[in-house]
Amino acid sequence: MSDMRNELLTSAEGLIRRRGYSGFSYADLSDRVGIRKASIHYHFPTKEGLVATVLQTYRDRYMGALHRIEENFGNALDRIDAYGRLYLIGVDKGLGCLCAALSSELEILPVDLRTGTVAFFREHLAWIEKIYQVGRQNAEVNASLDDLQAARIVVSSLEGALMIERLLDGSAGFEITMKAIRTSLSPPILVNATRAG
Amino acid sequence: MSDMRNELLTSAEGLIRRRGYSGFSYADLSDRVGIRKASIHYHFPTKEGLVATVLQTYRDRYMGALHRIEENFGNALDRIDAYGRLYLIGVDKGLGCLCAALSSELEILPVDLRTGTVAFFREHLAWIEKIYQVGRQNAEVNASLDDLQAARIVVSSLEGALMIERLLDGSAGFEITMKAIRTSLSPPILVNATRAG
DNA sequence: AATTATCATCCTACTAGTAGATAGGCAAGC
DNA sequence: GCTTGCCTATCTACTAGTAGGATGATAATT
Repeated sequence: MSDMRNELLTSAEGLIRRRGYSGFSYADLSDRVGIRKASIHYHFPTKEGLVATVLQTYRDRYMGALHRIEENFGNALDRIDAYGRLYLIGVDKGLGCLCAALSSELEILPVDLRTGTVAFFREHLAWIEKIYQVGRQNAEVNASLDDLQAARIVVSSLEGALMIERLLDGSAGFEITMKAIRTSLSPPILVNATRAG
Repeated sequence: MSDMRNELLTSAEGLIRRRGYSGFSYADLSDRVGIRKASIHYHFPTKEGLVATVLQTYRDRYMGALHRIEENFGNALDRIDAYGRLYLIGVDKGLGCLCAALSSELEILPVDLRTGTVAFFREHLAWIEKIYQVGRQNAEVNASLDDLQAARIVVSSLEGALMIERLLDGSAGFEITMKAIRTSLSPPILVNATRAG
């Protein structure tokens, strides 16, 4: 892959994450990478194709990161914490989630971008479900949440927090949500397992 | 306020929540309300002004709903549940959150829309914080989360879930997140308050 | 080694279509 | 007779995308 092609992909990703799909143009891209609009069409004939490639790259990068988290962390809560810090990078750079940006324009989104976005979220949910399941077997997590619930609240709240804190309080705000997630997923503090009823 | 003006506001809100700010045009609006593009400019001279009005209406409607929830529900968890069901309406109708759509285009968003979006989220966070504080005083909620944390995880996860489940599993998926929130905010099940250390 | 052909990458110049917005006119109602 | 609410026609700026040519590096041929 040529340098220019990669530069285009990187620049396009940033633009979409800051402006949305309809909100960026080949002219914007041209300003940033330093070649003419028509030359961009040489590398990516259509905008849809360009963004489809951006999306695939984004998914691959995340899947790689998830794999590395599993290698580097053993505890379920630490793994989920590390997962949350992936989003934090976006907050710091002022970048929203690519798939959040795409989903905001759902109705006018080309089908392949839609299916790619769906796949992104399913990949993430499935991963958290797996992590939580292992965590439950090791008694590392709050068992009053099942795997589906845990995955849902983790991905949802991190996606939501990334969107909100980019507008409000940045990483400081984001970390409040991260702390709340960890507290919610932690096993209840040392209990005599007494139960009502 | 004339009927046409309200029709335009309603139609514009729907379009933004399904297509984003850059993703909808006066031509789209014209198709839906049945008057010409130029006539829309009579009611709303600029797109920015139109959307600013849409946003204010949206905020007002939500604030009214929050007020009604306080009147109709006494328990903190029931109030937060009712709050979550406001989002659920969007999931059912295939509509994302207006402010989520706007925030996806942050970098190219006119300033007044940005400040309105910020205000929306601050209003919601402040409301949940208040509800949770009262709930804590009445021992209705999980005290291991403070008000800021509770508000953050509620608003973030509901915003995230609305975005995600519109793509994935609709209201069925959304309710998993809602259940997870309620579990997380509930006081830990009957405990002897034994503590380590 | 010199020459030729091929290919990758960029360019200028252009298309048709759409964006938000304006000018000025027409009809109905108070 | 002025205001309200719509119209047609038009404007400029921008959209994604195309046509065809210039450049320069590499490969193939002589």
